[in-house]
Amino acid sequence: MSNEHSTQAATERYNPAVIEKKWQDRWAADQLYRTSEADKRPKYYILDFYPYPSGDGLSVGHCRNYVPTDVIARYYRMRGYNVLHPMGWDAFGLPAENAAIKQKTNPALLIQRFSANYKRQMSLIGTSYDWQREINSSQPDYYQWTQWIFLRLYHSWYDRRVDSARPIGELVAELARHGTSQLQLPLSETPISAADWQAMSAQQQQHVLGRFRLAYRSEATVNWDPVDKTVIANEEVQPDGTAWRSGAIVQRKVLQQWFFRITAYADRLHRDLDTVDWPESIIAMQRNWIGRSQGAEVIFHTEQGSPIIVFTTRPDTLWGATFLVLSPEHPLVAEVTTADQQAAIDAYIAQAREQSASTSGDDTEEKEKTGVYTGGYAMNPVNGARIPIWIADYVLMGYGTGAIMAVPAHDERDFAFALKFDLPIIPVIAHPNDQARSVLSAGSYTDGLEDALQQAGYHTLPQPDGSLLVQLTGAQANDYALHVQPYLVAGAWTAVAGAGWQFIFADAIIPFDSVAADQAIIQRIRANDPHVSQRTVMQLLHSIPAYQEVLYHSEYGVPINSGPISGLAGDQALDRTIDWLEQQGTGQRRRNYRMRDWLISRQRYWGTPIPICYTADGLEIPVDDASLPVTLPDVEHYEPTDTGQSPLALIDSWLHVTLPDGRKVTRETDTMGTFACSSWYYMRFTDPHNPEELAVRERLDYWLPVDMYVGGAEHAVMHLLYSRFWTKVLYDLGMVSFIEPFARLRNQGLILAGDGRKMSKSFHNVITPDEVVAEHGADSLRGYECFISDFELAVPWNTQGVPGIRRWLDRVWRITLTPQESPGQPTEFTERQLQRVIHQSIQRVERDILECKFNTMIAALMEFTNALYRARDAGLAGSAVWQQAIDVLLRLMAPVAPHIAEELWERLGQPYSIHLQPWPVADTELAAEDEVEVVLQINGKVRDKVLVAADTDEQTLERMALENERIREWIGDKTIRRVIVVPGKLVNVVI
RNA sequence: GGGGAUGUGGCGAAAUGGCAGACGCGCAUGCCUUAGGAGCAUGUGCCGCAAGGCGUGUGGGUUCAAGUCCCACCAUCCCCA
Repeated sequence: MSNEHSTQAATERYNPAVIEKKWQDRWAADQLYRTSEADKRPKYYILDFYPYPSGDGLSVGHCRNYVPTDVIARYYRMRGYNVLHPMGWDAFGLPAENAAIKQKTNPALLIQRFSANYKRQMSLIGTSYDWQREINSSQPDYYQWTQWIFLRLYHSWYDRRVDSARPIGELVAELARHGTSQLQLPLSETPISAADWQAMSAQQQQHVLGRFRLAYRSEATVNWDPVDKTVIANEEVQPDGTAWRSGAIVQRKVLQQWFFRITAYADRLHRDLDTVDWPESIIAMQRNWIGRSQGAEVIFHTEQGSPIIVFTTRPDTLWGATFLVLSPEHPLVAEVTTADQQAAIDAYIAQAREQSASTSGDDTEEKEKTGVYTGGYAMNPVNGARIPIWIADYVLMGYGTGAIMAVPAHDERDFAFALKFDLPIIPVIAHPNDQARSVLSAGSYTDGLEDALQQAGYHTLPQPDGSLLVQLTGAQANDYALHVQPYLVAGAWTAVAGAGWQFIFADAIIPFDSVAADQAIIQRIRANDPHVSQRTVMQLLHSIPAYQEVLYHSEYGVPINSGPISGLAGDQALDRTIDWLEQQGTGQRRRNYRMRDWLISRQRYWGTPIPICYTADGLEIPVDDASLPVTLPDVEHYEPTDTGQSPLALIDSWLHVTLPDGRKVTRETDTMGTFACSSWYYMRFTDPHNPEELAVRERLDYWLPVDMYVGGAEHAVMHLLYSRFWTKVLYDLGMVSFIEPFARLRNQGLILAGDGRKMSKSFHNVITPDEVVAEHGADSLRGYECFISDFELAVPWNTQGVPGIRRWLDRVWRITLTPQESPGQPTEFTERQLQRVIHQSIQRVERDILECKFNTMIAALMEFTNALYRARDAGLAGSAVWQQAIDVLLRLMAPVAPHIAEELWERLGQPYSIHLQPWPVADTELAAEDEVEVVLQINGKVRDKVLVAADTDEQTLERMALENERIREWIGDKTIRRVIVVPGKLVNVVI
């Protein structure tokens, strides 16, 4: 080329394909990113959610996770930290197994192939993982420890008295001496005496221990996925009743299943969220999922004398409990059912059983309430009232205690149920706003009432049907009644509803405050008017539209009609009632949780085998630690069976085992769901190939907890909750010394395709890193992944964006190697200014990395580059400050654009490698501005700007503003009311 | 129904209560070049010739000053029922 200069090398164009390959090979050969073991440096553990490797490979969307974490890892290395930044594979599970069945290939081989491709792509984009620490959750040297942790759970129970897991042997010893008497069991759990325990068979004892173990087997109605032919967890069932993975309509089946007792940790899982730096939305979702509610267990007794335990979050409403509802499966149903109700009850139970077996997905909200009266009664412990006992399928046996007290005046479902079945509804909590209504139907009063009420200050609203609606407060109810009564015609009535509840007749005023009053009022009205068919006061009021919206509320408030607690402040009422119940021995304080235990069994081949065997007479025999791992047999077929059994059940040679003592046992054939594998993998990275133990304690103590954990928000509940649970168990058992695994968590936003849809093979809109790297290089891809948007926001990929980053890198290349070429127009730019840009850039880039503001980090680097061009045009190229500026720019760029930074670093003659250089340190004084532009405002609107020394004081600024010509024009002859001065920012003159 | 997130130019977006639109994309004009998917320069929220006015989903409020704080609402998305 004619215009090529003699310095051939210097004018060479930026060619990412050549330099990226070159440096990646060199770094790999030098093991530049190999993490050393614990040393004296401070550590930083930065972890990505480990991926399930799919056959489709990575898209640019996945890179939104891996690039920013790589930037952070590289930044902390330059800061002198010992950085752990590993990668591994979530390799068990249905997708691999289904692909294996389809392709008739061993899933292990598929995972090997897919993960090799992931690794290739990750290397292609320049990530700095320490591949020496790669792990694969489907290999025996990994899942041996998954099984080992399972056994720790199996051998442990949760002791509420000390809020910790303990060895199950200690519980056995206690049961033999004291039974459950000292365990502080909830009232609803059946107690066992020491004598009971000692008299039990081994099978019965096993059953009792199953109520306490952290890993236990239990018969359960489970969600059966008919496509994947396996049980799935509640969390994996979507609201519409379809399966999370397969999309099939989930069926119910009753099977023996393994569970982890995560509910024992509900309170700690809830409480310890206070100690982590996580997105608020994730914390909210976890709290929501755990669903902690405070309340009490209350004992009602049947007329036969048996206790019915209910859990309620609103013991302050006990005086309004006008009936009980039992689940159809509740054990006391038989006892309380009277002979004449027996047939109806039997029919209802049969129907309910049939429904729950066939129902797919619960749309309980949508369904009409059904229920049947048992004929029996219970005593309300607070007031001795005799209240009817019903059964209904909206009360579930598996949730809470299988029985509820119904407070129809303050619970929506109970209200609907009571209206439908003629049950009394008595308000017991005053409405917080005290708003009441009264309706006078046409013809029920004589002329002059409306005027009289208006004169007395009441707000009256004539209704289209000729009736009169009066709005008042509960406090006015008595006064109102006295005004109305003289105008009522004989036999007519009106009510005050919503607050100040009462009924007004021409010859009586009856407060609506009890079941007795309810009956007295309705009978009186029915006696006067044979057309009234309603059986309760609330039904009657509900039939009048103007009353409907004030009849029911579920707010906290001051109790009314509630004996000793009437009139107390709402929050006191709750505590006082529970105290009272505890004194009377008719209840106790308790927390309840919506979260269920974690169902772990999967009837599939491709998972961690559950290390349990069974004797012929049904005893569980846990596998010895020394016999781990229980490995998956090599098989030809892994298709699931149609019977609900794992395919492992068909492999006789694997299934049958002879114990050292000669007993013949069979293996558990279910495998664990993959959330077990992912609940502890972050620990294994600290010591990934240790054959002797999960990890050496010193390494766990040095590296953990994870300092920064990054992945998609779709794992907000399950994975994170399960990991936290396992961490707490291992903490209780003294194996780790931290209570939360992930100190800081961030979710990267989703990258959508250019068409705004999800990137998906089926939409043919996937963009791969391979194609972007081939066209523009890895550094451009990395830069755009950072620059595309705020890290946590979802955003569509814009194919125009990468060339923009490419242009920036080109500009860096040219200004570094050939600053003398093709200068622009000369400008003013001093060495001092350049120095300031250097130090401000260090501050900005560093702050942005720490706050995960990767988009503005790139903007800062671009501005730094643009400043260099101005400095060049001002003749600064080659000066000492210039050299320093280039040096700092390359260091600041090294985390995001490691290849070009390394190449330019080498071409400048600097020692290998830039990634081993220290991060530059900002000098606050050099970063400080000495002149600032101060804005002059009139009434908050900018009217002029002046350049002043940065430290100009308030008085001077005010004087300058008031002397400013344009400001004086704006002031004119108006009076200055106030002058606000913010030094370094503005002067606002208020006129 | 409950909980959460998000609403700012043509687009992605910046912005401790203190100049709204940094940085980039796109676009426009010009320069350079045999050439351009290269580079350089200038411009680019809206109305207006200008002075100036208007402008961060909508409506209120607090404040000398609001994208930012408070209240109510609307829209979109996510989670839970």
